Amino acid sequence: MSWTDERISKLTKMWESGATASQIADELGGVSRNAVIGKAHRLGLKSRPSPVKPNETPAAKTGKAAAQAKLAAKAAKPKAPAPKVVPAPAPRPAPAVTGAPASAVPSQPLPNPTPDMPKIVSVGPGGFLRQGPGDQQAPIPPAPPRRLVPAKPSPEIADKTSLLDLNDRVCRWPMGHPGEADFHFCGEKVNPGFPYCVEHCGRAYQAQLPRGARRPPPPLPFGGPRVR
DNA sequence: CCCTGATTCGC
DNA sequence: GCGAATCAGG
Repeated sequence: MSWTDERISKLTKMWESGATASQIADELGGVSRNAVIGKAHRLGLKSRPSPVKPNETPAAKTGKAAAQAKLAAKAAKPKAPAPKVVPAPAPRPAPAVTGAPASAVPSQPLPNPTPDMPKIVSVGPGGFLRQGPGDQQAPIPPAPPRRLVPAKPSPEIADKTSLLDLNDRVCRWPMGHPGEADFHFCGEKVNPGFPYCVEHCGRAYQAQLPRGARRPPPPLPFGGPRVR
């Protein structure tokens, strides 16, 4: 498969709305999870809560250095029995501090102690940003000139009834599977007194038939094997 | 072991 | 540019 505009677009949207690389991969089909990640990075979509440490910059690494050496060794295995490897490539030039102490940073009168901290923000299934209680909002002095609009979470679930849209009047029948980018709920007007619309009440509630006259139950919204 | 994303590197 | 292989954390 090739990366057509449509596929790239879908990848981008799903990635930005928080779908995992695996979900994106099998949603697109014909590509592996790695392909999706690779493409995402090439598109500049990078940076998402990654398991791997953003560890040290250079040098002072045992594990990674070993891993890299391993790769390098594997790559250069066929030849080069063991050329003179320079073990210490002089990692750090050692910051030659002359007179000014490095701790003093005079040219920063900012009262804000955390100017550009990485600030961990997780993305919910719908693409909304989760915030901790402590970080209501970054101290943004310039007041937004325009009024805030309820920000559509993502194009994937636009016009769909999300979990947050559920109330006593709309049908709660799940459409699709939880975790999928377009998972949503039926959202039809409910059959009064029931949590589902008329159609889905028919699926949720089966008339109790006499023994022996039972019909095989219809597929449940959950529990059944995922069909693709 | 399963999952996750990041990175590397041969193609 | 692509993606398998590999790594590392959860």
